[in-house]
Amino acid sequence: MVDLAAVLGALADPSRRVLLQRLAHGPATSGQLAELLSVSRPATSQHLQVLQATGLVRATALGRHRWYELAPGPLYLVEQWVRGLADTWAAAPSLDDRAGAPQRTAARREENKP
Amino acid sequence: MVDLAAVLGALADPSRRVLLQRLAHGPATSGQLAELLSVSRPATSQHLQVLQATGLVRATALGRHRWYELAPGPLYLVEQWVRGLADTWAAAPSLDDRAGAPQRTAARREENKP
DNA sequence: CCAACGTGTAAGTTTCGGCTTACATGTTGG
DNA sequence: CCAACATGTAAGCCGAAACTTACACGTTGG
Repeated sequence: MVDLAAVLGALADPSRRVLLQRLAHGPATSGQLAELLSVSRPATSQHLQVLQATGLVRATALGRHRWYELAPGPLYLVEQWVRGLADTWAAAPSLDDRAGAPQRTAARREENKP
Repeated sequence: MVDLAAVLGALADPSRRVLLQRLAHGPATSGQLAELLSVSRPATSQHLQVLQATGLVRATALGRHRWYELAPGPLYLVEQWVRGLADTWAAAPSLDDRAGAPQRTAARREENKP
């Protein structure tokens, strides 16, 4: 199954995020993707391997090229986790909720969401 | 400003996610949080420092305790980035869109979203 | 058919993240 | 006022991650 830690770890790297953002616009070959990064081509290939291992990317060989495409499944897993955390927080007490402190209203709390 | 790479890096660690999930239910002291993790107390303190540096957590000293609380701002940043990527992908061509291949309908593509 | 191409793999190095032990600092109950 | 407490900081270690150079392998145009 998909490992949240692995997915977030994959997304943490700037180079890999560049690759994902390019792939969000449509499939690309390994060579095309390597041009986007400022590292060597093998490094790019290794990044793609990481993305593939987490399920964020799918690869299909076609002739002597290799087409990569985005597989957004794991992204929804991240989105879900983040939303769960934010929702839990929205319903939880904060430090201001101690006895004696001026009661914080729901609207007041909304201000913290940028 | 908030650095997306730093935030995602912070979220990638399982220990830190445990801390965040606890803090989503309400504030806690360093000691209370340390009990949740299977690592030493200084390690917990360092994790909290990372979370604080990324803006995911806020700390307020109170007596000889130190209360930590969740600051969800950076979470929305992550959510926003993920949504942007997924939305871009949803509107992009895929490998099956090559000439001759059976045209994929919008409904067909929806199947890829778990 | 074979040279050039596109790409993945291997090996090695350096950098970085997380952990521990040991220490420093500020706070408070008695 | 001071011993015990809650916590942060420093220094050092170790394994994992990311990069590079060198190489291997299948594919295809001429």
